[in-house]
Amino acid sequence: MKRKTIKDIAKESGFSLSTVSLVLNNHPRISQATRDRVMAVVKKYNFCPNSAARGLASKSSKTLSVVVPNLTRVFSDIYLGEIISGIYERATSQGYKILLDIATSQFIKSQEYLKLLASRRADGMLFIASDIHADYLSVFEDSPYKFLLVNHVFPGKKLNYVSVDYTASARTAAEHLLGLGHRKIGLIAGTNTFTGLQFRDEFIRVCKSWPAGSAQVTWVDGGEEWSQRGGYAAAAKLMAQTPGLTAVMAANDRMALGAMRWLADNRREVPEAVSVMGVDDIQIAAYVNPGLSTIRHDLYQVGIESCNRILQLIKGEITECSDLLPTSLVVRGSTGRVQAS
Amino acid sequence: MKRKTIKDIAKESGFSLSTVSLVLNNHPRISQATRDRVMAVVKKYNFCPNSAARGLASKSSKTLSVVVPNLTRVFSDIYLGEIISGIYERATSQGYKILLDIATSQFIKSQEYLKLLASRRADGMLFIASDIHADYLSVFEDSPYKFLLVNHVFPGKKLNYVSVDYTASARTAAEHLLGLGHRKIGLIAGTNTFTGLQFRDEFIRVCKSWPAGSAQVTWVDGGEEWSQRGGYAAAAKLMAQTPGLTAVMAANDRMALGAMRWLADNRREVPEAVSVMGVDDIQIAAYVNPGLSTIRHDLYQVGIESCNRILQLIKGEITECSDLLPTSLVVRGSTGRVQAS
DNA sequence: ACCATCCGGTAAATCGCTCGACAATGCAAG
DNA sequence: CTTGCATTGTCGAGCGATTTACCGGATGGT
Repeated sequence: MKRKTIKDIAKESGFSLSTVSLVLNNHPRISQATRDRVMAVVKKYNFCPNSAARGLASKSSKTLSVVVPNLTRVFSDIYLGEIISGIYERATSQGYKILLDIATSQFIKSQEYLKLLASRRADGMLFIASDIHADYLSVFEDSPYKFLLVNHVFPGKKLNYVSVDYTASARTAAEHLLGLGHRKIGLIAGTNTFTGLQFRDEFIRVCKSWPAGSAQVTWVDGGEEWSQRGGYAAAAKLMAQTPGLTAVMAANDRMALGAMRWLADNRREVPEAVSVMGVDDIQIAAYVNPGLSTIRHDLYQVGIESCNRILQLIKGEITECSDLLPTSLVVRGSTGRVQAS
Repeated sequence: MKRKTIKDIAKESGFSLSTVSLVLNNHPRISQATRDRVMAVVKKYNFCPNSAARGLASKSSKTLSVVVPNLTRVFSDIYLGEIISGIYERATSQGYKILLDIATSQFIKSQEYLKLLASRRADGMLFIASDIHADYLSVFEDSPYKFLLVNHVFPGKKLNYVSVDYTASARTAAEHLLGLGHRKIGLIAGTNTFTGLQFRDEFIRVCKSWPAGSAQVTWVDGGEEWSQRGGYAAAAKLMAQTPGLTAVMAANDRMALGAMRWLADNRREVPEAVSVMGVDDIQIAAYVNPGLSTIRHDLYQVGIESCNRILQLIKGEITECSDLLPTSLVVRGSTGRVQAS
């Protein structure tokens, strides 16, 4: 039995091809009576319009490309999970599907990111994978392609983005620690993204220029993957090279958790001896002991908002986008007032 | 500037439309000289054929649908991560793209799983999300649609699958524990999938019929999400209701880790007082202390193999598929010979 | 009774590419 | 000098929808 086409539906329902098409697209032009009679036939055969034909005629694939970083354990990353969930939920509700890609070297080298849009396989691209080396993204400056960086920015390039405000986060975090009296602070930074660099620089700036007395900040790199293991190693390094630290600030919760682990393994009480603070507010942050003070980043919301924006770009409702989403301070047990020594 | 089409390339290169098409598809019909001249023009304009048109004419979308379960933290699941990575790697190397979907109730209710294939948006579907309630999958029995269960089976339904051999795993695990002398074993089972049920039943069967003396098995459900938390609670329940257990077998590593955590929190030495064993061999299993004995499931390989199979189904090289992949025993520190008491 | 408006539906021109059937060309064999 | 057969390239008929311009008839104001 051959697959039914819109033509078969037209014939059987006694209406024209165009009428069926209009019904299928909920065009107001068609009366309810006609609509019902057509839909009856559609139901009867469980007809489903061919998406390639649709895409060809309408010049839109109703598909969004989502590109995630090529981390060894990408999908085990709750950070990405939240964003993708947000994107998925929004995209689906608007009738869009998601084409998944991983930014492997092959993906970059073969310019898949471009071909995906050039071939119209996707109407727009949500890029979660950028780092400071993603220079090839320049092709999207002033291009007709709909492109959006998700939770990243690219200073110096004219690229659309939706991101959490890392600069504001840094400020909030610094102010929290400074307010507790800390003046010797270790920073575990992420340096392979621009947002990570912004965070580091702003954190240091605020510490240096604190009215009640500037603080000394020593920073180390927490590693490419911003992982717990990286945080553990970074904490070790930090404590060794800078005696007298009273607080450790990590650029994300996973590294902060790693740092806390090191402190526990080496018998430094948190927060009595050392305060620890993270960024993101991942679920587990509330469950460790003591609870991890952190800056809440609503990544699900970043996903939602990113999707909203790319959809607006596609529809032409906006032509550019540079959103910074707010963050908030979450105080738990891991940070405390500096002890008089 | 209008987007270039194959026609423009034909005009500029001086060849016919069909020739360009054949070149683009690497058809042997075309000589190298012609090929080169056409490709020069293609390169010049960075031309990329419209995929909708291509799909319409060729009746193939070169796209695979991957459906993942609707867990609260789907993407934080390393289990899925491995499988998806395997699928992605294979699919990409064969020129296929991946369309991601989550098996939400909305997805099920609206029959998206069917529409995806009926509309030819995807050439085939890899379903990682099935549980014992996925009765709606019956539509794929004897249907023309290319459908494959990934790491699941559906006894009683004629559905293609590629899965690890859970029955063999259960046997191997049981034999390991029985061989160490355990005769009172607690089992933390997963009961919302058929593979989970198979594992439980085979494990119990082997224990009961062990030649050297049958063992007593008490089992509890580890919860819908097979999580660490579920394992923790299950261990508590198990130890409370069955005194004298010398071993705890969990249907996956995450639950085993949860059980180990409970045992540590309650001062039972592993493996001296209680042996613990898991299934999967997730990365962290090697890093906990003591290392977790487990049955190795190569999920990345499951992804690779699943993708190979669905591609063969699509090409018509095979018409059905029921692969069971081998597993292997990994002995670490968490299991030991039962102590004389 | 007349013309302007609406309303609901239709005809037909695309959309950009694939692929099977056919044509042209060259060359060895009869 | 035909004929036969590769070898290469071209024609053109779809593929299955969308969408714009058009059309016939009912409505309604004067």
